[in-house]
Amino acid sequence: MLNCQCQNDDCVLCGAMFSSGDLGRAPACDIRGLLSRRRYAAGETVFREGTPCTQLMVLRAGQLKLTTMPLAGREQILGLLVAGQLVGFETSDATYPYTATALTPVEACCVTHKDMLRVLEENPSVALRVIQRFRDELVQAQIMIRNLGIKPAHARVASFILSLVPIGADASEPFPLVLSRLEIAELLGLSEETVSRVFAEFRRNGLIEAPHGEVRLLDAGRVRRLAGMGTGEAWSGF
Amino acid sequence: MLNCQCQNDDCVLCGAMFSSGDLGRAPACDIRGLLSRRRYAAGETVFREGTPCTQLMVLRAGQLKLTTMPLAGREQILGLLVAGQLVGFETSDATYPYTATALTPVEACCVTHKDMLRVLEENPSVALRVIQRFRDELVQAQIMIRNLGIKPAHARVASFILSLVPIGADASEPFPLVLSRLEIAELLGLSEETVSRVFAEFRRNGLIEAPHGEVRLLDAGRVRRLAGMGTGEAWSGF
DNA sequence: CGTCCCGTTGACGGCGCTCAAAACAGGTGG
DNA sequence: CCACCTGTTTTGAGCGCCGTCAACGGGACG
Repeated sequence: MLNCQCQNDDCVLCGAMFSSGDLGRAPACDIRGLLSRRRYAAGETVFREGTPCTQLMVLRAGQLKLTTMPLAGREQILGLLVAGQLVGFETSDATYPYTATALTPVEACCVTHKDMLRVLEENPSVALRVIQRFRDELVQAQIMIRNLGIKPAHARVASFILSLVPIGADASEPFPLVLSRLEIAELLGLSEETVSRVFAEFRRNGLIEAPHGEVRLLDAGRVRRLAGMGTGEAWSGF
Repeated sequence: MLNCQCQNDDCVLCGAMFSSGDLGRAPACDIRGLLSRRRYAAGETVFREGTPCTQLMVLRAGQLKLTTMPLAGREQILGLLVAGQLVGFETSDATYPYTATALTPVEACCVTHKDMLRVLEENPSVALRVIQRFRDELVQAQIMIRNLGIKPAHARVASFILSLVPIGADASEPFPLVLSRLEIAELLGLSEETVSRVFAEFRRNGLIEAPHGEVRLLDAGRVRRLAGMGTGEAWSGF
């Protein structure tokens, strides 16, 4: 993240979200006064489903999970968000359609919807980037629909694991796994035990190693085949 | 749909998509030359998953279904689109991420991505409306994720039926059902037979009537309760 | 050392998928 | 009008996947 032209690295809308630098000096700085900065600890609830919602947030650092509880007792994760993404802007009525929880320590900047609308009206290039963000999130959501709709447990877990490997990274290198079994289950629409069983089976068959908080692909080819298609599709915002 | 200020009802971007009328004369007319009009018969494939994609379409009339085939042999419907919605703009690589098929005779207008980007840059209010469209679609997608992730077959079918009743309509009036059992199954992530069985069960229990291409709610309260929550959530773009 | 939380493993039952066939509707040609 | 064919819907029988319930092990922490 480069400093933006207004020389203020507090300015999310140029520093974090719109870092490409083709944004003019004036529009970027218009926003500065409208922002408020917030921090949340890991595990903290940022906002709750059904709560009134007037602000949108831009994630600066950390990871958020968005969850919902359509049936009493069981949660479903709608998606995971990483730095740079928008939260709380997709609601047209006045309440959040999901609960947001910090997975890691989180830093975010908040703007009211009203101010944001004004900024969007006056800054087409900002609007373009917001559109891009929504496109990306919609594609992620559609991938989740794809997977939840058809794939059996093995394939879901395989897809999920593949979605974790950092782009451009060596596929045989171990990579971190921040989610608990329960959270993976909520993301994949499975039960905690089923996720655990599938992980165990993958380990038994020499597909992966999974020591405490990490995963490592031993046979990427077979995992990919299990996932349903050659290409590893992402499960979420990761 | 009112005529737009440029007096040309061929102009989708003011006539169909941006009909609120607060769009200036000039920006609306900028677009006219960039549009091409297309028609598709019911059942016709508009474009196929994986095909190169350089245009975006605005639905003027009819209904589209978006499908994908993550596993050989089984399709999953990602969503249904009605007049006014955008198709083919959410891909950032050069291929369609899903197949689009006309459910009814369809009329659409096409613009190339390149032209559309230029229009968006120059017309903030157009960009705002596009953002609104994406927000809506994202919310729809999240509702589908919710339902696919957790709800059992009864609840999915109940939610689906509720999503069909036109807003503001008398809940006891019959309403049309254009989708086949198979298509409903693909939308709900179920098998054709299961959908048929649930419909039969609902009929036996006096919840609905379902004569050929129609549905009628006999006990809306119980259907709503079955759907999982008091409020009937939409399953798709309907 | 006790407690709590997370992950793992086993047993069991049920929901929903698969396979198969029959009932039904619609269209076409005789 | 009827026989025929095709595609859709319905219904049945069987079973496999996965969710539920329960018990156990291990690491973190007070």
